[in-house]
Amino acid sequence: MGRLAEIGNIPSLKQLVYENLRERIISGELEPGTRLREEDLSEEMKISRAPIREALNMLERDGFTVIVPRKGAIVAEATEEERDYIWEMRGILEPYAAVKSMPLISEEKIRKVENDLKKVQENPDDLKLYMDSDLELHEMLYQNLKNHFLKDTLENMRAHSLRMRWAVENTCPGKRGDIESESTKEHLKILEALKQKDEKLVYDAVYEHLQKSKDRILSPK
Amino acid sequence: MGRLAEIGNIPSLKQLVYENLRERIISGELEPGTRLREEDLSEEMKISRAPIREALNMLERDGFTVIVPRKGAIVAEATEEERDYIWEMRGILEPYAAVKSMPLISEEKIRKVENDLKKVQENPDDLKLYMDSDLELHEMLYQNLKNHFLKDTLENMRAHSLRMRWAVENTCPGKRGDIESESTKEHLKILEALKQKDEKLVYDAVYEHLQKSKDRILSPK
DNA sequence: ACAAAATCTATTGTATACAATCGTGAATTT
DNA sequence: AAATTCACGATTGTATACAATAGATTTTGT
Repeated sequence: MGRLAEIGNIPSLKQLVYENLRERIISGELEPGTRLREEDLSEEMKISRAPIREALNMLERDGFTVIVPRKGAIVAEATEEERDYIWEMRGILEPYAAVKSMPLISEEKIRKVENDLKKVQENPDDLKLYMDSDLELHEMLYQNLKNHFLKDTLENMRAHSLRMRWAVENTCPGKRGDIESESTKEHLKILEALKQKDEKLVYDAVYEHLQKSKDRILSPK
Repeated sequence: MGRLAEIGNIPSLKQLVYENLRERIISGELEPGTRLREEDLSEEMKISRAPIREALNMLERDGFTVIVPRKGAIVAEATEEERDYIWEMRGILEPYAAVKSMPLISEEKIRKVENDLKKVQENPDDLKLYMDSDLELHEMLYQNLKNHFLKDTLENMRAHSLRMRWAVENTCPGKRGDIESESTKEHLKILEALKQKDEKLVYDAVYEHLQKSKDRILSPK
Protein backbone atom coordinates (compact mmCIF):
# COMPACT_ATOMS: atom_id res chain seq x y z
CA MET A 1 0.00 0.00 0.00
CA GLY A 2 2.23 2.71 -1.31
CA ARG A 3 0.03 5.72 -1.17
CA LEU A 4 -0.51 7.87 1.82
CA ALA A 5 -3.07 10.66 2.09
CA GLU A 6 -5.68 7.95 1.81
CA ILE A 7 -7.55 9.60 4.63
CA GLY A 8 -9.55 12.32 3.03
CA ASN A 9 -12.41 10.61 1.26
CA ILE A 10 -13.56 12.73 -1.63
CA PRO A 11 -17.27 13.31 -1.22
CA SER A 12 -19.37 13.21 -4.36
CA LEU A 13 -21.08 16.34 -5.57
CA LYS A 14 -24.47 14.87 -4.92
CA GLN A 15 -23.46 14.42 -1.29
CA LEU A 16 -22.22 17.99 -1.04
CA VAL A 17 -25.35 19.37 -2.64
CA TYR A 18 -27.49 17.19 -0.40
CA GLU A 19 -25.78 18.43 2.73
CA ASN A 20 -25.85 22.00 1.56
CA LEU A 21 -29.57 22.07 0.77
CA ARG A 22 -30.47 20.06 3.84
CA GLU A 23 -28.64 22.52 6.04
CA ARG A 24 -30.33 25.47 4.38
CA ILE A 25 -33.75 23.92 4.74
CA ILE A 26 -33.20 23.06 8.39
CA SER A 27 -31.84 26.50 9.17
CA GLY A 28 -34.88 28.09 7.57
CA GLU A 29 -32.96 29.90 4.89
CA LEU A 30 -34.96 27.94 2.33
CA GLU A 31 -38.52 28.41 3.48
CA PRO A 32 -41.38 25.96 3.05
CA GLY A 33 -42.88 26.17 -0.39
CA THR A 34 -39.73 27.51 -2.03
CA ARG A 35 -39.28 26.14 -5.51
CA LEU A 36 -36.01 24.35 -6.08
CA ARG A 37 -35.35 24.65 -9.80
CA GLU A 38 -32.61 22.38 -10.99
CA GLU A 39 -31.08 24.93 -13.31
CA ASP A 40 -31.11 27.71 -10.72
CA LEU A 41 -29.22 25.52 -8.28
CA SER A 42 -26.99 24.29 -11.05
CA GLU A 43 -26.00 27.85 -11.96
CA GLU A 44 -25.64 28.92 -8.35
CA MET A 45 -23.32 26.03 -7.56
CA LYS A 46 -21.56 26.02 -10.91
CA ILE A 47 -22.16 22.34 -11.51
CA SER A 48 -24.41 20.35 -13.79
CA ARG A 49 -27.98 19.34 -13.12
CA ALA A 50 -27.15 15.67 -12.65
CA PRO A 51 -25.89 15.76 -9.05
CA ILE A 52 -28.55 18.33 -8.20
CA ARG A 53 -31.31 15.97 -9.25
CA GLU A 54 -29.87 13.16 -7.16
CA ALA A 55 -29.64 15.40 -4.13
CA LEU A 56 -33.24 16.53 -4.56
CA ASN A 57 -34.30 12.90 -4.70
CA MET A 58 -32.43 12.18 -1.49
CA LEU A 59 -34.07 15.11 0.21
CA GLU A 60 -37.48 13.95 -0.91
CA ARG A 61 -37.01 10.60 0.80
CA ASP A 62 -36.06 12.39 4.00
CA GLY A 63 -39.23 14.42 3.72
CA PHE A 64 -37.49 17.76 3.25
CA THR A 65 -38.70 18.29 -0.28
CA VAL A 66 -41.76 17.30 -2.24
CA ILE A 67 -41.25 16.38 -5.86
CA VAL A 68 -44.19 16.57 -8.21
CA PRO A 69 -43.41 14.58 -11.36
CA ARG A 70 -42.66 16.82 -14.31
CA LYS A 71 -43.21 19.90 -12.19
CA GLY A 72 -40.27 19.98 -9.87
CA ALA A 73 -39.23 20.10 -6.25
CA ILE A 74 -40.36 22.43 -3.51
CA VAL A 75 -39.31 22.69 0.12
CA ALA A 76 -41.74 20.67 2.22
CA GLU A 77 -44.28 22.52 4.27
CA ALA A 78 -43.78 22.80 8.02
CA THR A 79 -47.42 22.81 9.03
CA GLU A 80 -48.64 21.99 12.49
CA GLU A 81 -49.78 18.62 11.15
CA GLU A 82 -46.30 17.81 9.92
CA ARG A 83 -44.85 18.81 13.26
CA ASP A 84 -47.25 16.45 15.00
CA TYR A 85 -46.08 13.62 12.77
CA ILE A 86 -42.45 14.26 13.59
CA TRP A 87 -43.04 14.31 17.29
CA GLU A 88 -45.28 11.31 17.16
CA MET A 89 -42.45 9.35 15.58
CA ARG A 90 -39.95 10.54 18.13
CA GLY A 91 -42.37 9.78 20.91
CA ILE A 92 -42.63 6.18 19.78
CA LEU A 93 -39.02 5.55 18.88
CA GLU A 94 -36.79 7.64 21.09
CA PRO A 95 -37.76 6.33 24.53
CA TYR A 96 -37.37 2.82 23.19
CA ALA A 97 -34.00 3.73 21.67
CA ALA A 98 -32.86 5.26 24.92
CA VAL A 99 -33.57 2.09 26.86
CA LYS A 100 -31.92 0.01 24.17
CA SER A 101 -28.87 2.26 24.17
CA MET A 102 -28.55 2.27 27.94
CA PRO A 103 -26.02 -0.54 28.21
CA LEU A 104 -23.97 1.00 25.39
CA ILE A 105 -23.49 4.36 27.07
CA SER A 106 -20.33 4.66 29.13
CA GLU A 107 -20.10 6.34 32.53
CA GLU A 108 -17.58 8.74 31.08
CA LYS A 109 -19.96 9.78 28.35
CA ILE A 110 -22.68 10.49 30.87
CA ARG A 111 -20.32 12.56 32.97
CA LYS A 112 -19.18 14.52 29.93
CA VAL A 113 -22.73 15.32 28.86
CA GLU A 114 -23.60 16.25 32.40
CA ASN A 115 -20.66 18.56 32.55
CA ASP A 116 -21.62 20.23 29.29
CA LEU A 117 -25.13 20.70 30.62
CA LYS A 118 -23.78 22.51 33.65
CA LYS A 119 -21.92 24.87 31.34
CA VAL A 120 -25.20 25.57 29.58
CA GLN A 121 -26.83 26.47 32.87
CA GLU A 122 -23.95 28.77 33.70
CA ASN A 123 -24.25 30.53 30.33
CA PRO A 124 -27.97 30.87 29.75
CA ASP A 125 -27.49 33.32 26.89
CA ASP A 126 -25.24 31.16 24.73
CA LEU A 127 -27.64 29.67 22.22
CA LYS A 128 -25.01 27.69 20.37
CA LEU A 129 -23.83 26.08 23.58
CA TYR A 130 -27.37 25.00 24.30
CA MET A 131 -27.98 23.66 20.81
CA ASP A 132 -24.73 21.69 20.87
CA SER A 133 -25.51 20.23 24.24
CA ASP A 134 -29.01 19.30 23.15
CA LEU A 135 -27.61 17.58 20.09
CA GLU A 136 -24.99 15.80 22.16
CA LEU A 137 -27.53 14.38 24.55
CA HIS A 138 -29.99 13.18 21.96
CA GLU A 139 -27.29 11.70 19.78
CA MET A 140 -25.97 9.86 22.81
CA LEU A 141 -29.36 8.22 23.01
CA TYR A 142 -29.10 6.61 19.59
CA GLN A 143 -25.70 6.98 18.01
CA ASN A 144 -24.61 3.59 19.31
CA LEU A 145 -27.64 1.74 18.03
CA LYS A 146 -26.77 -1.09 15.68
CA ASN A 147 -30.20 -1.10 14.10
CA HIS A 148 -29.59 1.34 11.28
CA PHE A 149 -33.26 1.55 10.38
CA LEU A 150 -34.02 2.82 13.85
CA LYS A 151 -30.96 5.02 14.01
CA ASP A 152 -31.43 6.63 10.60
CA THR A 153 -35.09 7.28 11.23
CA LEU A 154 -34.35 8.95 14.54
CA GLU A 155 -31.61 11.08 13.05
CA ASN A 156 -33.93 12.20 10.32
CA MET A 157 -36.72 12.99 12.76
CA ARG A 158 -34.33 15.00 14.86
CA ALA A 159 -33.28 17.00 11.82
CA HIS A 160 -36.92 17.76 11.15
CA SER A 161 -37.43 18.80 14.75
CA LEU A 162 -34.59 21.24 14.39
CA ARG A 163 -36.25 22.87 11.42
CA MET A 164 -39.46 23.23 13.41
CA ARG A 165 -37.58 24.70 16.29
CA TRP A 166 -36.06 27.49 14.24
CA ALA A 167 -39.52 28.52 13.21
CA VAL A 168 -40.19 29.20 16.87
CA GLU A 169 -36.89 30.94 17.52
CA ASN A 170 -37.72 33.35 14.73
CA THR A 171 -41.31 34.02 15.59
CA CYS A 172 -41.16 34.05 19.36
CA PRO A 173 -37.70 35.14 20.49
CA GLY A 174 -38.74 36.40 23.89
CA LYS A 175 -39.40 33.07 25.50
CA ARG A 176 -36.24 31.37 24.34
CA GLY A 177 -34.40 31.52 27.61
CA ASP A 178 -37.22 29.88 29.50
CA ILE A 179 -37.45 27.09 26.98
CA GLU A 180 -33.78 26.31 27.29
CA SER A 181 -33.86 26.33 31.01
CA GLU A 182 -36.76 23.92 31.29
CA SER A 183 -35.35 21.67 28.64
CA THR A 184 -32.00 21.51 30.36
CA LYS A 185 -33.63 20.40 33.59
CA GLU A 186 -35.28 17.55 31.75
CA HIS A 187 -31.99 16.61 30.19
CA LEU A 188 -30.47 16.30 33.63
CA LYS A 189 -33.34 14.08 34.65
CA ILE A 190 -32.63 11.77 31.73
CA LEU A 191 -28.98 11.59 32.70
CA GLU A 192 -29.93 10.79 36.26
CA ALA A 193 -32.09 7.93 35.04
CA LEU A 194 -29.29 6.64 32.86
CA LYS A 195 -26.90 6.65 35.80
CA GLN A 196 -29.31 4.56 37.80
CA LYS A 197 -29.65 2.16 34.89
CA ASP A 198 -33.36 1.96 35.46
CA GLU A 199 -35.17 1.13 32.22
CA LYS A 200 -38.56 2.46 33.19
CA LEU A 201 -37.08 5.64 34.59
CA VAL A 202 -35.15 6.23 31.37
CA TYR A 203 -38.13 5.50 29.17
CA ASP A 204 -40.38 7.83 31.11
CA ALA A 205 -37.82 10.62 31.37
CA VAL A 206 -37.22 10.63 27.61
CA TYR A 207 -40.91 10.37 26.83
CA GLU A 208 -41.79 13.19 29.16
CA HIS A 209 -39.03 15.38 27.77
CA LEU A 210 -40.27 14.85 24.22
CA GLN A 211 -43.83 15.65 25.18
CA LYS A 212 -42.81 18.84 26.86
CA SER A 213 -40.48 19.82 24.03
CA LYS A 214 -43.31 19.34 21.63
CA ASP A 215 -45.65 21.51 23.68
CA ARG A 216 -43.02 24.19 24.03
CA ILE A 217 -42.40 24.34 20.31
CA LEU A 218 -45.96 23.96 19.13
CA SER A 219 -47.43 26.50 21.51
CA PRO A 220 -44.67 28.68 22.96
CA LYS A 221 -47.10 30.93 24.79
CA MET B 1 -61.03 21.27 -18.61
CA GLY B 2 -61.58 19.92 -22.00
CA ARG B 3 -59.39 16.86 -22.03
CA LEU B 4 -60.46 13.47 -21.02
CA ALA B 5 -58.19 10.46 -20.63
CA GLU B 6 -56.52 12.44 -17.88
CA ILE B 7 -56.61 9.37 -15.73
CA GLY B 8 -53.60 7.36 -16.76
CA ASN B 9 -50.63 9.07 -15.17
CA ILE B 10 -47.51 8.25 -17.09
CA PRO B 11 -45.00 6.86 -14.61
CA SER B 12 -41.41 7.94 -15.06
CA LEU B 13 -38.78 5.41 -16.04
CA LYS B 14 -37.05 5.80 -12.70
CA GLN B 15 -40.30 4.79 -11.03
CA LEU B 16 -40.71 1.76 -13.27
CA VAL B 17 -37.12 0.68 -12.74
CA TYR B 18 -37.49 1.20 -9.00
CA GLU B 19 -40.59 -0.95 -8.84
CA ASN B 20 -39.10 -3.59 -11.08
CA LEU B 21 -35.89 -3.98 -9.09
CA ARG B 22 -37.68 -3.75 -5.75
CA GLU B 23 -40.01 -6.53 -6.78
CA ARG B 24 -37.14 -8.71 -7.94
CA ILE B 25 -35.21 -8.15 -4.74
CA ILE B 26 -38.21 -8.91 -2.56
CA SER B 27 -39.06 -12.02 -4.52
CA GLY B 28 -35.51 -13.26 -4.14
CA GLU B 29 -34.75 -13.32 -7.83
CA LEU B 30 -31.97 -10.83 -7.15
CA GLU B 31 -30.10 -12.41 -4.29
CA PRO B 32 -28.22 -10.61 -1.53
CA GLY B 33 -24.79 -9.55 -2.67
CA THR B 34 -25.71 -9.40 -6.35
CA ARG B 35 -23.96 -6.57 -8.10
CA LEU B 36 -26.25 -4.14 -9.85
CA ARG B 37 -24.18 -2.65 -12.63
CA GLU B 38 -25.76 0.38 -14.17
CA GLU B 39 -24.84 -0.56 -17.71
CA ASP B 40 -26.06 -4.14 -17.36
CA LEU B 41 -29.44 -2.95 -16.21
CA SER B 42 -29.41 -0.23 -18.82
CA GLU B 43 -28.87 -2.78 -21.61
CA GLU B 44 -31.34 -5.23 -20.16
CA MET B 45 -34.08 -2.61 -19.95
CA LYS B 46 -33.10 -0.81 -23.15
CA ILE B 47 -32.94 2.56 -21.48
CA SER B 48 -30.14 4.90 -20.46
CA ARG B 49 -28.23 4.82 -17.20
CA ALA B 50 -29.82 8.00 -15.87
CA PRO B 51 -33.13 6.57 -14.61
CA ILE B 52 -31.29 3.44 -13.46
CA ARG B 53 -29.07 5.48 -11.18
CA GLU B 54 -32.01 7.28 -9.67
CA ALA B 55 -33.80 4.03 -9.00
CA LEU B 56 -30.71 2.56 -7.33
CA ASN B 57 -30.54 5.60 -5.10
CA MET B 58 -34.17 5.17 -4.13
CA LEU B 59 -33.58 1.53 -3.30
CA GLU B 60 -30.61 2.42 -1.16
CA ARG B 61 -32.71 4.69 0.98
CA ASP B 62 -35.19 1.87 1.49
CA GLY B 63 -32.36 -0.39 2.55
CA PHE B 64 -32.67 -2.78 -0.39
CA THR B 65 -29.33 -1.91 -1.91
CA VAL B 66 -26.01 -0.73 -0.59
CA ILE B 67 -24.12 1.78 -2.67
CA VAL B 68 -20.38 2.12 -2.18
CA PRO B 69 -19.20 5.39 -3.70
CA ARG B 70 -17.35 4.86 -6.98
CA LYS B 71 -17.80 1.11 -6.67
CA GLY B 72 -21.46 0.58 -7.31
CA ALA B 73 -24.61 -0.94 -5.91
CA ILE B 74 -25.21 -4.43 -4.55
CA VAL B 75 -28.34 -6.04 -3.22
CA ALA B 76 -28.39 -5.66 0.57
CA GLU B 77 -27.59 -8.69 2.67
CA ALA B 78 -30.40 -10.50 4.43
CA THR B 79 -28.48 -11.64 7.46
CA GLU B 80 -30.06 -12.68 10.72
CA GLU B 81 -28.96 -9.36 12.16
CA GLU B 82 -30.78 -7.45 9.46
CA ARG B 83 -33.88 -9.52 10.05
CA ASP B 84 -33.75 -8.66 13.73
CA TYR B 85 -33.62 -4.99 12.87
CA ILE B 86 -36.68 -5.23 10.62
CA TRP B 87 -38.72 -7.02 13.22
CA GLU B 88 -37.58 -4.74 15.96
CA MET B 89 -38.92 -1.80 13.99
CA ARG B 90 -42.22 -3.51 13.31
CA GLY B 91 -42.46 -4.52 16.93
CA ILE B 92 -42.19 -0.91 18.01
CA LEU B 93 -44.30 0.72 15.33
CA GLU B 94 -46.99 -1.68 14.24
CA PRO B 95 -48.83 -2.24 17.52
CA TYR B 96 -48.88 1.51 18.00
CA ALA B 97 -50.11 2.00 14.46
CA ALA B 98 -52.83 -0.57 14.95
CA VAL B 99 -54.19 1.22 17.98
CA LYS B 100 -53.97 4.55 16.19
CA SER B 101 -55.75 3.12 13.15
CA MET B 102 -58.48 1.51 15.17
CA PRO B 103 -61.01 4.33 14.88
CA LEU B 104 -60.32 4.60 11.16
CA ILE B 105 -61.18 1.00 10.33
CA SER B 106 -64.78 0.40 9.32
CA GLU B 107 -66.87 -2.53 10.46
CA GLU B 108 -67.27 -3.52 6.83
CA LYS B 109 -63.53 -3.68 6.34
CA ILE B 110 -63.16 -5.91 9.36
CA ARG B 111 -65.87 -8.22 8.10
CA LYS B 112 -64.29 -8.40 4.67
CA VAL B 113 -60.86 -9.27 6.05
CA GLU B 114 -62.44 -11.82 8.34
CA ASN B 115 -64.23 -13.37 5.42
CA ASP B 116 -61.03 -13.58 3.38
CA LEU B 117 -59.30 -15.23 6.31
CA LYS B 118 -61.98 -17.90 6.41
CA LYS B 119 -61.32 -18.61 2.75
CA VAL B 120 -57.67 -19.06 3.59
CA GLN B 121 -58.53 -21.59 6.25
CA GLU B 122 -60.71 -23.46 3.78
CA ASN B 123 -57.91 -23.57 1.21
CA PRO B 124 -54.79 -24.30 3.21
CA ASP B 125 -52.77 -25.09 0.08
CA ASP B 126 -53.33 -21.83 -1.73
CA LEU B 127 -50.21 -19.83 -0.96
CA LYS B 128 -51.26 -16.80 -2.96
CA LEU B 129 -54.54 -16.61 -1.11
CA TYR B 130 -52.68 -16.62 2.17
CA MET B 131 -50.16 -14.01 1.10
CA ASP B 132 -52.88 -11.70 -0.20
CA SER B 133 -54.86 -12.05 2.99
CA ASP B 134 -51.79 -11.39 5.11
CA LEU B 135 -51.06 -8.28 3.10
CA GLU B 136 -54.67 -7.16 3.36
CA LEU B 137 -54.70 -7.42 7.12
CA HIS B 138 -51.43 -5.68 7.77
CA GLU B 139 -52.18 -2.93 5.29
CA MET B 140 -55.50 -2.41 7.03
CA LEU B 141 -53.51 -1.68 10.16
CA TYR B 142 -51.72 1.29 8.66
CA GLN B 143 -53.03 2.29 5.27
CA ASN B 144 -55.31 4.91 6.81
CA LEU B 145 -52.63 6.53 8.90
CA LYS B 146 -52.20 10.21 8.16
CA ASN B 147 -48.66 10.30 9.52
CA HIS B 148 -46.76 9.52 6.34
CA PHE B 149 -43.48 9.04 8.17
CA LEU B 150 -45.03 6.26 10.18
CA LYS B 151 -46.93 4.82 7.26
CA ASP B 152 -44.01 4.83 4.84
CA THR B 153 -41.68 3.29 7.37
CA LEU B 154 -44.12 0.52 8.12
CA GLU B 155 -44.70 -0.21 4.46
CA ASN B 156 -40.99 -0.39 3.89
CA MET B 157 -40.47 -2.68 6.87
CA ARG B 158 -43.23 -4.93 5.63
CA ALA B 159 -41.57 -5.17 2.23
CA HIS B 160 -38.36 -6.20 3.94
CA SER B 161 -40.23 -8.80 5.97
CA LEU B 162 -41.56 -10.26 2.76
CA ARG B 163 -38.08 -10.68 1.39
CA MET B 164 -37.03 -12.45 4.56
CA ARG B 165 -40.05 -14.68 4.37
CA TRP B 166 -39.22 -15.96 0.91
CA ALA B 167 -35.87 -17.05 2.16
CA VAL B 168 -37.72 -19.38 4.49
CA GLU B 169 -40.19 -20.58 1.87
CA ASN B 170 -37.27 -21.61 -0.28
CA THR B 171 -35.13 -23.27 2.37
CA CYS B 172 -37.77 -24.91 4.49
CA PRO B 173 -40.80 -25.73 2.36
CA GLY B 174 -42.10 -28.53 4.50
CA LYS B 175 -43.31 -26.43 7.38
CA ARG B 176 -45.13 -23.87 5.33
CA GLY B 177 -48.62 -25.12 5.95
CA ASP B 178 -48.17 -25.02 9.71
CA ILE B 179 -46.82 -21.51 9.59
CA GLU B 180 -49.80 -20.27 7.64
CA SER B 181 -52.24 -21.97 9.92
CA GLU B 182 -50.79 -20.50 13.11
CA SER B 183 -50.46 -17.08 11.58
CA THR B 184 -54.06 -17.11 10.42
CA LYS B 185 -55.25 -17.84 13.93
CA GLU B 186 -53.35 -14.84 15.21
CA HIS B 187 -54.87 -12.71 12.49
CA LEU B 188 -58.32 -13.69 13.66
CA LYS B 189 -57.37 -12.71 17.16
CA ILE B 190 -56.34 -9.27 15.97
CA LEU B 191 -59.65 -8.86 14.18
CA GLU B 192 -61.49 -9.90 17.30
CA ALA B 193 -59.66 -7.26 19.29
CA LEU B 194 -60.46 -4.63 16.67
CA LYS B 195 -64.13 -5.49 16.82
CA GLN B 196 -64.11 -5.01 20.56
CA LYS B 197 -62.38 -1.67 20.11
CA ASP B 198 -60.13 -2.43 23.03
CA GLU B 199 -56.81 -0.61 22.67
CA LYS B 200 -54.78 -2.82 24.93
CA LEU B 201 -56.18 -5.97 23.36
CA VAL B 202 -55.32 -4.71 19.88
CA TYR B 203 -51.84 -3.64 20.89
CA ASP B 204 -51.08 -6.96 22.53
CA ALA B 205 -52.56 -9.05 19.73
CA VAL B 206 -50.49 -7.29 17.09
CA TYR B 207 -47.35 -7.38 19.20
CA GLU B 208 -47.77 -11.05 19.94
CA HIS B 209 -48.40 -11.84 16.31
CA LEU B 210 -45.24 -10.04 15.25
CA GLN B 211 -43.16 -11.84 17.84
CA LYS B 212 -44.43 -15.21 16.76
CA SER B 213 -44.02 -14.37 13.08
CA LYS B 214 -40.47 -13.41 13.74
CA ASP B 215 -39.76 -16.65 15.58
CA ARG B 216 -41.38 -18.66 12.85
CA ILE B 217 -39.30 -17.05 10.14
CA LEU B 218 -36.03 -16.84 12.00
CA SER B 219 -36.07 -20.38 13.31
CA PRO B 220 -38.61 -22.43 11.37
CA LYS B 221 -37.71 -25.65 13.12
C1' DA C 1 12.07 -13.79 -7.74
C1' DC C 2 9.93 -10.10 -5.38
C1' DA C 3 8.24 -5.53 -4.48
C1' DA C 4 7.10 -1.15 -6.10
C1' DA C 5 5.53 1.61 -9.65
C1' DA C 6 3.44 2.55 -13.89
C1' DT C 7 -0.19 1.36 -17.15
C1' DC C 8 -4.45 -0.33 -18.51
C1' DT C 9 -9.37 -1.43 -18.01
C1' DA C 10 -13.82 -1.43 -16.15
C1' DT C 11 -17.17 1.29 -13.92
C1' DT C 12 -19.05 5.07 -11.70
C1' DG C 13 -19.45 10.32 -11.43
C1' DT C 14 -20.48 14.47 -13.96
C1' DA C 15 -21.58 17.34 -17.90
C1' DT C 16 -24.11 18.33 -21.88
C1' DA C 17 -27.57 17.64 -25.39
C1' DC C 18 -32.01 16.36 -26.73
C1' DA C 19 -37.05 14.88 -25.99
C1' DA C 20 -41.40 15.13 -23.67
C1' DT C 21 -44.59 17.47 -20.98
C1' DC C 22 -47.18 21.03 -18.57
C1' DG C 23 -48.87 25.57 -18.13
C1' DT C 24 -49.90 29.89 -20.33
C1' DG C 25 -51.70 32.93 -23.41
C1' DA C 26 -52.92 34.28 -27.94
C1' DA C 27 -55.68 33.15 -31.90
C1' DT C 28 -59.95 31.29 -33.57
C1' DT C 29 -64.49 29.75 -33.65
C1' DT C 30 -69.29 29.89 -32.32
C1' DA D 1 -67.89 37.57 -25.32
C1' DA D 2 -67.03 32.93 -23.94
C1' DA D 3 -64.96 28.81 -24.79
C1' DT D 4 -61.96 25.89 -27.35
C1' DT D 5 -57.84 25.04 -29.82
C1' DC D 6 -53.32 25.83 -31.01
C1' DA D 7 -48.70 27.19 -30.45
C1' DC D 8 -45.06 28.63 -27.63
C1' DG D 9 -41.96 28.85 -23.59
C1' DA D 10 -40.24 27.01 -19.44
C1' DT D 11 -38.80 22.99 -16.98
C1' DT D 12 -38.20 18.35 -16.06
C1' DG D 13 -37.14 13.58 -17.95
C1' DT D 14 -33.93 10.83 -20.60
C1' DA D 15 -29.97 9.86 -23.47
C1' DT D 16 -25.33 10.28 -24.60
C1' DA D 17 -20.61 11.80 -24.08
C1' DC D 18 -16.78 12.68 -21.33
C1' DA D 19 -13.86 12.67 -16.85
C1' DA D 20 -12.16 10.53 -12.80
C1' DT D 21 -11.28 6.75 -9.97
C1' DA D 22 -10.47 2.01 -8.10
C1' DG D 23 -8.74 -2.46 -9.12
C1' DA D 24 -6.21 -5.54 -11.95
C1' DT D 25 -2.25 -6.24 -14.86
C1' DT D 26 2.06 -5.54 -16.52
C1' DT D 27 6.42 -3.58 -16.28
C1' DT D 28 10.58 -2.27 -14.08
C1' DG D 29 14.31 -2.11 -10.73
C1' DT D 30 17.06 -4.50 -7.40
